[in-house]
Amino acid sequence: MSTSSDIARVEVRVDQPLNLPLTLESGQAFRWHEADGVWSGFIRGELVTLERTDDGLSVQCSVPAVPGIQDAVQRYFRLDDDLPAIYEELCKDERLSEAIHQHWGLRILRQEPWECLTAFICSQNSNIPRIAKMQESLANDLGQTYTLGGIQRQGFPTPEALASAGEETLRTLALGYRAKYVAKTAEIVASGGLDLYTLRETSYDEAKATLMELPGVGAKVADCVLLFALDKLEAVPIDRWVRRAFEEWYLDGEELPYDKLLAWAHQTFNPNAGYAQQYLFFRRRQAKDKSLT
DNA sequence: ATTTGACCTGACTAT
DNA sequence: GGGTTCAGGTCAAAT
Repeated sequence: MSTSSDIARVEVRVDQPLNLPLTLESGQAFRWHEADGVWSGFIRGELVTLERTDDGLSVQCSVPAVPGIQDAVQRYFRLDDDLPAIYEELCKDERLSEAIHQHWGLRILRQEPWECLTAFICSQNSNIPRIAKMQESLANDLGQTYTLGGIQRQGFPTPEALASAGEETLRTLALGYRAKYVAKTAEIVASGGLDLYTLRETSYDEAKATLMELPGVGAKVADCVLLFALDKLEAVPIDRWVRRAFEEWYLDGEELPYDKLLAWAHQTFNPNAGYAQQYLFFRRRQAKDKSLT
């Protein structure tokens, strides 16, 4: 039973644009819960709550986690990215200017690689509510319990936990055919066959090739993990929406394979291609019912 | 080298 | 309730 003395509150100053609900529900991360303006979720494996304040974020966490929590929050929201400068550069493009003004304060997150990898293996042929449901099922059945004040949540399961659960168990958690991919990838990571954190230090191309050796990881899933967890802002996950945005808005309807689109995006938007992708994704998605061109 | 179809299941939207 | 559905793809087999 935890008491209030187990909890610390830390203020994190935010001088950058940050739309908290938009960022946490943007389909990068799938395990943030909101109640009365308080968000609960995990940062660096610790259960925390977040609230937006006038000049930043008010963070609650358990006392043993306090050292470094400020730094962890800043890193999670990539507050070291100078978003106004990125906006200024990207706003030279008319579509991006629209997208940015509509979704001001949407940030790219720096997530934990293992959870992010699992989430996007599960994302294929699925939709955001369902991905969230799968992630929650995995945590509820196979994760460790954390409490913070009156909040109780399960942490995301380790590679070891998912590997020992096995494909059949994962199928009972409604992962469908993705169960095999998650189980096999978990085995590889748990057995030390791949250290995801070292991929932060390697080049985009090398890290991507390594990820794509994993079962269930193709170019798109790899780019998601590279962008949302592995510090590769040149990664451009090209899903249905981003593909439509590129082809309809920039390429006169021409259809191109993934790698051609990626090369075009790099040429057009680097060094901020990842941010460009994130804003165009939202802009195109929003336009789906309005027949905007 | 490119194209095609199977794949699990829940959400969604229009009959 | 169902469905020539659709959903932030991947893989292996067949051109």
